[in-house]
Amino acid sequence: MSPRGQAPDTARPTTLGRALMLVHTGYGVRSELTDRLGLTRTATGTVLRDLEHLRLVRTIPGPRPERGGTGRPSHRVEIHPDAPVALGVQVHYESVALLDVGLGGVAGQIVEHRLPRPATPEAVLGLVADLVAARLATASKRCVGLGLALPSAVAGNGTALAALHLNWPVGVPVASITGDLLAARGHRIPVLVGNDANLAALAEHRHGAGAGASDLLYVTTGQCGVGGGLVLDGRLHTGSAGYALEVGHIPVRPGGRPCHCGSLGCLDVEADPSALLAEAGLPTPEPIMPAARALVAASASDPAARAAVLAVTRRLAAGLASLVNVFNPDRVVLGGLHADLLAVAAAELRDEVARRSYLDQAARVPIVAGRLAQPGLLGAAEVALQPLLDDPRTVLRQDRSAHHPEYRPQGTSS
Amino acid sequence: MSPRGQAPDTARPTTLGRALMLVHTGYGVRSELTDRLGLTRTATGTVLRDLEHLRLVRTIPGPRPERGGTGRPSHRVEIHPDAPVALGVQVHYESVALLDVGLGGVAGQIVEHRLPRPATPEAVLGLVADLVAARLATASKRCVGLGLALPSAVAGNGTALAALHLNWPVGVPVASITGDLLAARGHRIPVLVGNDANLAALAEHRHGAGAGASDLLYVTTGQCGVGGGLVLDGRLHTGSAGYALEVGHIPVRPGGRPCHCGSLGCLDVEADPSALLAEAGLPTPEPIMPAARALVAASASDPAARAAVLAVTRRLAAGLASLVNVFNPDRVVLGGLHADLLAVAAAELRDEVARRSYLDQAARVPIVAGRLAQPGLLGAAEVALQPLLDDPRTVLRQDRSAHHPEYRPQGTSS
DNA sequence: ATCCATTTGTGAAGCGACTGGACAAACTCG
DNA sequence: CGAGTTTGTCCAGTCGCTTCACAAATGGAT
Repeated sequence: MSPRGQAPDTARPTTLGRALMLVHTGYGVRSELTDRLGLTRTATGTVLRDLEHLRLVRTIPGPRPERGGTGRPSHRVEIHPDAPVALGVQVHYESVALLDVGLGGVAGQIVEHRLPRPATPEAVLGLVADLVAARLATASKRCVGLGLALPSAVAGNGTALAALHLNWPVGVPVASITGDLLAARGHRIPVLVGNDANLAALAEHRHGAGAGASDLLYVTTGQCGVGGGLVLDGRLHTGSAGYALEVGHIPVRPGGRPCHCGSLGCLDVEADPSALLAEAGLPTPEPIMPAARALVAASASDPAARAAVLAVTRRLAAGLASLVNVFNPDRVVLGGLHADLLAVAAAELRDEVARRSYLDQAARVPIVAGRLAQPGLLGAAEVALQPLLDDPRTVLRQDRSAHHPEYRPQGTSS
Repeated sequence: MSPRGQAPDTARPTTLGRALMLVHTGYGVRSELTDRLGLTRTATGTVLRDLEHLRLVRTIPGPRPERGGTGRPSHRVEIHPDAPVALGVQVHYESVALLDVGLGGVAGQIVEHRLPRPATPEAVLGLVADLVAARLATASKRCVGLGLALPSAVAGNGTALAALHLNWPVGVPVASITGDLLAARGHRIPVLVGNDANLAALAEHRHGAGAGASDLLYVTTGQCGVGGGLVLDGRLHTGSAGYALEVGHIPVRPGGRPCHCGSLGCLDVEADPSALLAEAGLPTPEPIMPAARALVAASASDPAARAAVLAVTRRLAAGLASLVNVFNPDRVVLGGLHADLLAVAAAELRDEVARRSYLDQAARVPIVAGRLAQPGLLGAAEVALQPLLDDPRTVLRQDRSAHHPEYRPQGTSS
């Protein structure tokens, strides 16, 4: 049960895992790894040798292209080309996207497919299983798991709690259904499910605009509604039941639009694409995002569009201020349409958040746009990679023993 | 720098510390310690032997008073009578309270003193230093630190960011000032400062109604304004700058009372004692709490009082629902006057929170009253004990060397 | 009372992760 | 070219934990 020589109270990463995580998140200089791990050079050496034996990492002793300091140059460490990958899947309102992501965040080709209609759980997850199976059949690298990003609150056990906009019933056990469908197609891989905004937050923290933040708040809006995520100490904060950061129902406009939750003026209905279009007096087409983006772009010249953008930006700012006052993040990353709003109304957004912040310190929180094209997909893959990043040895041992029962990965002593 | 044979990345408790924490929080059966630590009986044995040598713990092999199961009965483990204590100080609006708290949460006698007028930082902290020095001079047990609970947001370095109601300027370096004042009186102990509601949350988690919760949300109101705290995985979440859980400015009533933050209808001005009295059309006396408590008590028979209580309860519920939706706690503990409201209007409060909760799961969060008489005071002592609970060996080693003249206490941390 | 099943504490041996010291390797700078 | 600096590796420990074996302490069945 317990790994070995380690206390297993809170599942926390092995040193091997921490080292792999550092390489995964872009630290490629060996001496830097030594510093960040807080180990001696000797210990870092054995850790890297182990990771190399596991074919997760390789070190290049060759000289670095350009360096400043004196002394012997440090080796470069990079993800091994044979290292396993994870699959990320995102269920949107109209489509399903699939992407294979390796350690280091290197992504393959996105496959996208329209949602079947009606988009029942069975139909959607059947499609997901088909796409995944097809990808696995042709994959050259081992796949350690599947991550699934849903536009819904998701419980810790992989159950969709409120995929309202997909018209799913409450409590669809997505993880187990998908696992069964994959098993029926001959693939047995772990399936992890999460809220898309949560997962996007994780991805931005690992590989994007949130890198290095210790308390990262992420807020985004996609098709409809507003989602959020919080990354604390490098771990996604999902709350006790998995529905943390359901930020859509923060009141941001007294007497505003009615929300399906029963209140008026929730963030969900005041700062999403349809709210922006409505503010400009425009109809809401399908799909909605291009129209909303066009409106934001038009705001550079069109005063009416500008007014709508500013109105929505103000309400977004009110919601952000509430969250900043409560979470005290050291960085705020905006995704989806909110990143577009930030691009055209950064000053207004930051001023309004600062004005509504309780403390001077809160007013100085950096608010930046996300840097990733597909943060939800990447985050989904990221959670599938998580066990590997926590404890590479155990994951690979299990993985190998499925194929070669007698295989024994060599320990440190030769 | 690093302890020894352990990775020092995120400061996390030693196994010795984890064991001490368990005894500290009331686990007194040795076999239970073995289970909770996730260690073998052998390892638990050596850990306890070490703690015993440090005179932090003692084990009583004698038979337990009453047991059910078969087999050899397990030893009892309890805090050693010689174990060190910590001092907790709480600055209220009209008084300062001081309490010495030992491991296990055993508290001594509270000393209370009226605030000097004007209550400048120098005057207040001078009084604190006098009280602490007097207590240290007569103390029989070693004191590992002083915790200071303030009605203000507090930065990680022990600086009061917004002691508005004390009329303090922004940015009083409370920890360092108090440390210097104590040093001038011949006492060199670490001083840690925190927000009173934050610290109360920690105390309720360790020794009160929040015990065992993995994601504990605490909300309270004292003299004026509403405070909160969040305990995640047994650690106080203070945010990156220390002002997390400033919950007072969540909007709970569109068009409500004006708040000093500039908005209308903030939780701070809608769910504190003066809001309750105002709702009932009563004046706000000094001190305010007895009057507010009397009003809550009167609500059993007086319809007008009842109406005021229900109005404030509804607004509190609105704030709680917002917080529950974003934090997804597995328990909510109410302190101060909010606990009184819960006592007389539990059904109404819970129903309203459930109604405003986004998810069914959120609606089922247990909402309970705090159990501690002086949670802020206890929590202050708790953070002063924290280094001991994280790494008993190092703290006691430093403590021994404190008799050497060149010892320098750290200002603060966490 | 006696034996048995069960649970708990303890000693011996060993392993894995890490440290510290010593040394060789690789680079910059003068 | 050598001096100074930084880096990787070998060797001998240490520390925290495990496994195995056994003794101690109970309740229950006989």
